[in-house]
Amino acid sequence: MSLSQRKEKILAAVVEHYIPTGEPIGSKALCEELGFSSATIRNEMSELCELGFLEQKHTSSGRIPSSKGYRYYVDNLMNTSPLEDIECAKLEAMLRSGAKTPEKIIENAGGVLARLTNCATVITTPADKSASISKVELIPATAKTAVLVLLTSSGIIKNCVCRIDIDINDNIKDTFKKIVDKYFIKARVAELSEEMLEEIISALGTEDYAVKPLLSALYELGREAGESKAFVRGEGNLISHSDYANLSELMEFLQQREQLSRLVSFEENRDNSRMSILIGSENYFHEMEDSSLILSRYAFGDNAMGTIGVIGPTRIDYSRLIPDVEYLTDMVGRLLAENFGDNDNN
Amino acid sequence: MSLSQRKEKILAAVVEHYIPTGEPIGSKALCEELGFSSATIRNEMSELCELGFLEQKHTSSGRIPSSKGYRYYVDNLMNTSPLEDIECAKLEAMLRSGAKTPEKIIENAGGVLARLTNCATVITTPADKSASISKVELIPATAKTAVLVLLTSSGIIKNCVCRIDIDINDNIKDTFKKIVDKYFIKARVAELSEEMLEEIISALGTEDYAVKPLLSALYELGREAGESKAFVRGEGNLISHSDYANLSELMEFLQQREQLSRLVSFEENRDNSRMSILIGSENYFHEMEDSSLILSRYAFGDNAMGTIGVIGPTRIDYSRLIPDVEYLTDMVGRLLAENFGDNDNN
DNA sequence: TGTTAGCACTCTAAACACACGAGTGCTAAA
DNA sequence: TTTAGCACTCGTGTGTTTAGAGTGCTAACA
Repeated sequence: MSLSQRKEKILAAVVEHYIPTGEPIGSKALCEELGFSSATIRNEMSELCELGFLEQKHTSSGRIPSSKGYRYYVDNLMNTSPLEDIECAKLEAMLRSGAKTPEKIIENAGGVLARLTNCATVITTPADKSASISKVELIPATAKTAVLVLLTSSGIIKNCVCRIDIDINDNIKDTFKKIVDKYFIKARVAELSEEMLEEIISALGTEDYAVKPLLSALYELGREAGESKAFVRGEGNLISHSDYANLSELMEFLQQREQLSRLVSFEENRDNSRMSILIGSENYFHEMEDSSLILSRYAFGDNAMGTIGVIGPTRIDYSRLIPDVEYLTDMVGRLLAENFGDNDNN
Repeated sequence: MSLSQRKEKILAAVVEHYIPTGEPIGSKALCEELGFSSATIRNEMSELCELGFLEQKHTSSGRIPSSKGYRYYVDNLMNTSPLEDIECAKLEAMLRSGAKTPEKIIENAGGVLARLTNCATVITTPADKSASISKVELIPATAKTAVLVLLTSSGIIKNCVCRIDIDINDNIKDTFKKIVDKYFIKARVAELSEEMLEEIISALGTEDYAVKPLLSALYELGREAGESKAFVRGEGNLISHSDYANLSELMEFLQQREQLSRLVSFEENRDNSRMSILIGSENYFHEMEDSSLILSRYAFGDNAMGTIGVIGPTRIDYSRLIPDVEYLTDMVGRLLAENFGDNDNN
């Protein structure tokens, strides 16, 4: 649906007034801004209300944008400007600082974005179903404990500490290595199964039985490596936004990560463009109906991707946040490629 | 300072009424509960006010406990009961699930405690200044990238991914191993210095120069291993507590972790008992003056320790939360010892 | 036919007065 | 030393009023 130019101007003006101030705006104020008489604007606004682009809290209040109104604004009317160079440099520094592991870079990015936007953020680690185990290393730590390190073809690293019942001798190491080479190396993480593990374990001889905890741990690591994990950061930021009627409901929603994960991965699959924006009632859960979600995908290796996004009230500054999120995911993708990319010829 | 028995009874009754309800209580209600006449109670309460144990919001309101009042209650009047067995089992399961790395167990515990108490939690990873580097492993991942794993004597594991400019050949590995053995193995993490790193690097021959990124990364890992890190979880829980006048100030305080870290590590050093409780104005920062902090230490290895704690409004159920925190730190300590302890003869 | 001025109407928010009740401090009696 | 009684304080809740912002509708105008 397309609106007349005048309606578009009015809608844009309403949105751009409401976003920074949080106050409804009436015909009189718009009249000064746009040059049409207040009566004309009243007529137009009344129609915009009927069409569902604007709302009013009560008969004699000014108008505010509806979810549909924001949507039209974001799709057709909004001007975004790229980030300032200084900003970019600052962000890049924050992203580079400290993190030296793909997961940590990603997690850290969530915190950075939360600070930048003063909103909550959601970050999912990449799930690469086609990834396979490329390397497994056993590093003895004390006599009976060892660190297990697993690398996947897509560049994910997982480690854990594992204790076994007897001293880790060469025999144990050998047995473990043989089993790893035979069953785990090159195996797709998505295809690791409980049954396979059981089978391997049940085939162990009595003197080899001590490696069982190592195999269980390795299996767990493989599973983890194939799963996407969602983090939420900066929930606390939301309290500074006065828009939320009952924030605690939203908080609870954010706390139990599963539904949010589903929402994010559903969007990943639904829309294969880089960004997706869900405004107010467009979110699939009623807990999110007063919120907007700006999601953006980053690439990880050749096949995997993850999502970074912002959660805030519907009344957020889309024109600022969208480039913010975009830049950040971009930067994360670049950092990942630069540090951990397969491509060795740069 | 010690109070008369009757004053103690009154103080306890005020606290125990205020904590669950959040409502001030007057002489009349207490009269019914305690059996003394309302006038007697009024006199006593008036004195308790003068002594600083009680407060009133305005002349004709009931009394509420002051920080000092809570303190007296916690120290002298409170009854705590240990956790139910079912609760314990549930918590243990939650703590055991997933985490297979010291850091992850600790971090996870913060989340578990946040859910359990419906408060924010703070967790610090152990800082063991006396820890030394016990093992360094270089695991090639792709031709030019490798995973670096570092273990310390106290059981901390750190890893990162590192890219160098040339292919990781045997020469590189050798050079790296020699330098590691000579300068890093057995070195105390607290004594790693920028100068030492510079020195090692400047002594590199041209053909060995490619290991520089590996050494820098290793240095970073060592530094990290010696530093305590603070996490905050469950900030969002705080909004469900109606006590806070301006929560955003507190949220901001919790977001910038440094001050909170300082507070926690200061307490670690000030008081060598297992728990410390800071109530309202006893906290050193004005952002925390409406909050209480219940901290408890867990042991990590022989020399290191970390802290787990709860942050909530002063009006929290001390008699429940104190055993909660205590049990949780206990459990974390036990889990760490069980899985990663040096002690191999159990 | 589209635009505008004017007017009556609606609704909210703020200001005010008022009564109620919870709670106090003080005094005097038990 | 404790208690009963009483006058006083103060916050909360309620009802009323008023000002103002904004609307919809109608009629006039270009």
